[in-house]
Amino acid sequence: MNYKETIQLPHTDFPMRANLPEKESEILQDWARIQVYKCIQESRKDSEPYIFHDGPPYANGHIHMGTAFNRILKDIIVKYKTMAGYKVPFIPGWDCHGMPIEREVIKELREKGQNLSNEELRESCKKFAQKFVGIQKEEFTRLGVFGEWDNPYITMDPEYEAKVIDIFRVLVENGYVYRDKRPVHWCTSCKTALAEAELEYKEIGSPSIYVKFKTQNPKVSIFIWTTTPWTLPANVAVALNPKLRYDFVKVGSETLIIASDLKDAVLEKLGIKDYEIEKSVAGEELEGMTYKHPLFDKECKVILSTFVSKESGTGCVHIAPGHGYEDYQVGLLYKLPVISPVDESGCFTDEVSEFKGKYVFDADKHIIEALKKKGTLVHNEEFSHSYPHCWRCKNPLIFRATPQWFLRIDHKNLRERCVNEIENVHWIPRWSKERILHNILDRPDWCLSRQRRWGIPIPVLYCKGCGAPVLDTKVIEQARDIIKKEGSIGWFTHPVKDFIKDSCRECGNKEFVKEKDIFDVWFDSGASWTVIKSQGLFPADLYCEGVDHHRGWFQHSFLLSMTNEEKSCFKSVLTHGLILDKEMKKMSKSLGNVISPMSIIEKQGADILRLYFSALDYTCDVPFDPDGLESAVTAYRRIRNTFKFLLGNLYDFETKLPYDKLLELDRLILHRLALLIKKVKQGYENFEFYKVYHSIYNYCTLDLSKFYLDILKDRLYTYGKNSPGRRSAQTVLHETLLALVKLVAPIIPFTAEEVWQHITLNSQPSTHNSQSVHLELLPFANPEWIDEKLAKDYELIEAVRDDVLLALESARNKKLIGNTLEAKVTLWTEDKDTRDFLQQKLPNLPNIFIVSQVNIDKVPEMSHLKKVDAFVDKAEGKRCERCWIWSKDVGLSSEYPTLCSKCVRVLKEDNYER
RNA sequence: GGGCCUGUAGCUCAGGUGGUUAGAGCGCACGGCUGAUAACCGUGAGGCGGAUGGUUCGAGUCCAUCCAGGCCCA
Repeated sequence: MNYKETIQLPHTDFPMRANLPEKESEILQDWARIQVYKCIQESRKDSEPYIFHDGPPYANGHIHMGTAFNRILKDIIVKYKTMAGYKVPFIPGWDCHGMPIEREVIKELREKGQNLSNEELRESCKKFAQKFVGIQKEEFTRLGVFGEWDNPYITMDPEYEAKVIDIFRVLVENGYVYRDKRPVHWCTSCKTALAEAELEYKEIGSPSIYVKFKTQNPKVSIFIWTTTPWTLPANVAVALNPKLRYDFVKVGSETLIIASDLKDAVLEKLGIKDYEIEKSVAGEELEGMTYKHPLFDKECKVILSTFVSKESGTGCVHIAPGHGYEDYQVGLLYKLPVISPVDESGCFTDEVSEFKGKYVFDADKHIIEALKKKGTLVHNEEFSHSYPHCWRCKNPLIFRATPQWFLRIDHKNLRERCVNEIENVHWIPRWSKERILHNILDRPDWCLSRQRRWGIPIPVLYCKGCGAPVLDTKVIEQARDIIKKEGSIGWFTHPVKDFIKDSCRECGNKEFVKEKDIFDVWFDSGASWTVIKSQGLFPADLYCEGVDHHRGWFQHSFLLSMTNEEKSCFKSVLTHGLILDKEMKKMSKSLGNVISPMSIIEKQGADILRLYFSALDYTCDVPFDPDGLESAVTAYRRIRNTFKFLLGNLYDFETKLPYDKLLELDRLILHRLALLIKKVKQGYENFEFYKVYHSIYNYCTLDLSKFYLDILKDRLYTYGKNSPGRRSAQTVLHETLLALVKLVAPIIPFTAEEVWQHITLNSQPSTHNSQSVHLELLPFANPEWIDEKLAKDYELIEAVRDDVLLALESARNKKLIGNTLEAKVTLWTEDKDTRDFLQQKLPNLPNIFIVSQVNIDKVPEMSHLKKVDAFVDKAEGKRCERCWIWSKDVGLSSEYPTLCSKCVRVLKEDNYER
């Protein structure tokens, strides 16, 4: 007889091979069919809400690894919080305005030779953004991310734009907004400002001049170096580095002040060999020293700044806040005037009568000439360096101060209030608080205006008569209402009279022009909390983005919330590091190290990528390593096979046994399961998903596969189908399965769902009948399962088991045994308590060691090192053909001569027809 | 140059308040099983703890400096 027919081998349709790319698509269809997100919201409609506000990704391309990572983290949180019983509405957003899209669109149109009007350009940008919102929506869905995909917030939607305008209205009402000059990159041929990303750097030759700025004592000069002589008319200060030393170098009858570290290089260039050093002082001692302006009759001061470098020049930097960003920054600290006597085509205005009308680059030689006349020019040569050019017309750019709109950070103690409010926010990880704090403390006023076209217009007007700006809430409200109906294009299409009825307060003129500038995109996205506010869900419980957002979205959202709501828009902020390549280098097209998340998903599946990400401690930057992805595949297989084994052995499970009827080993596993549940929940709660991953994975591998399940096979397969031993095991397998599938669901939602579907099909006694595992609550760590005494007993048993395994391995190497069931194990210890303990557990030990016999007796070789010695010998008796265990009672039954008495009894008492 | 962060086996992670030979899993090598089978089980080899100084009887764990890498700013 073939006794294989008489044992209960695992049986399940759950496939070993996942074939995730295909399976995940099927599950996505299932989810769409049952509208899983809606079902979840419906089932939680009376639950406590957890508001997780989504930071909008930029809609200008396919998602990259970083976006995928961010989305997956957020989704794990959404799914966890949902399963923890909260109502978690998740409204995804997209950031649609801004330079990158505008630039891309202009590039495309230029290639087609088209030159579009403002309206047409904006329409093209809108279509461009819409296209990628659609693409990204699909890609995010494919990752298994749940959310209101039908109802996202989009920063170019009219309603959203109106909200942004309204934020601005409140700022104006409260006096935060002012207008001032600030230097920007300016193209004199296109007559337009350019953004950082529009610059192209090229090598060009510039004049390199060394100039004496005479101090009160005409014999003593501060010695400066510049490559832009035309900026000298706008000079207002000289900056020294407070930490550098400065030498007073006497050359003939004159003295030059030069940084010690640069002195040799400078003097060599000038061919000066005879000199003496009169004295040497620290830069900070020279603060406030006055000097005579190089061209005009006025006095200026020496200031200090750490940006002054000792790498080039003289260590004395000519400062023109109207023509350089660093100059501007340091100028703000010293309250220096921003002088920029250059018009939009790059010609000097009548502020500098001497050079009026001259194009700045042409003016260089005239200025050099003027310096020569004054006798302050020391050296002039051609100098080749990298210089920014316009990406459109390829001409060199200048820095030019232009009027901009600002938000005053210190108005109404805003900065101070922010610093205080930071304390009331939970920053995860902790250092993230330090970072935002420094960013807020150090930041200059927020420049709100951009000289671009694709964005939300700044709703202010200018009087045609006197040029005075009209910053009026009535105008803004009017703009808001029109924009709410027609989108921000309304600002450009409506005539001015639709926005204002009054006449100019300054001059009485009745004609106005509209502002052309648009808002900084951080103003757009920083206003996004209005989306949750309008649904009565303010403030958010959580914001979660990459570290770079301490200067980006976190900060700008926070600022606007503090100005408009007087409190933070988030209760806690979770920061993650960035995804780098295997070598910890940034992924970039130029390095050719970019890996697309979608390529991984197509080949291996979203669950693999999700599992991989979950294993990383993302509080710092993390590498994306394709080899690491392979270990995620391995881990996935282990988890999957664990599920397959659990499902396979529950196909006929009907009756749960009560806890007190369970066998000892089974109760032990419930004890450990309770601990696992606690640990995993704690991991999720702290957003430490790598702890979740490691706990679950180790549980599957160590507690289940290598220990419990291996031991259980005998009981599951060979015991009577309805025997208490088998039902006890199944009861625990069932608990384990239900717990595991839920614990794992936030991380690998597709596989969990697949398992869930098989539970529904195969094991009736489960109490669930919900359509998706994601509707379930996380398992409960039943305190009844905790049994410390049992856990302690098994610590010892497992330690003995380790010794037994070593002895078995050694016997195997001696070819004494192959399968461990061929072994008889003899244990001995001199410790009587331990011996008594083992004696008491003896009936269970063969099973736990997966050997045929265990006895306690003196062993031939005593090690005296181990607490318990294990000795392996060939098992006694014969091998039972059914359960493969060796025993002396094989052959006692005439009916079943090749079976042991246990199997004989099983065959006689149980019915094996399937 | 400034602010913040990171650096334990090839990889992902453990290592309360400093204390005996630094732990897991994966990977690797070797072996077993053939009733989880493109699965499962066992054994083994891998770490000068980024570097150097210091505090201490004693440091991966505390301090300083440096090196490497990242983000943001300049």
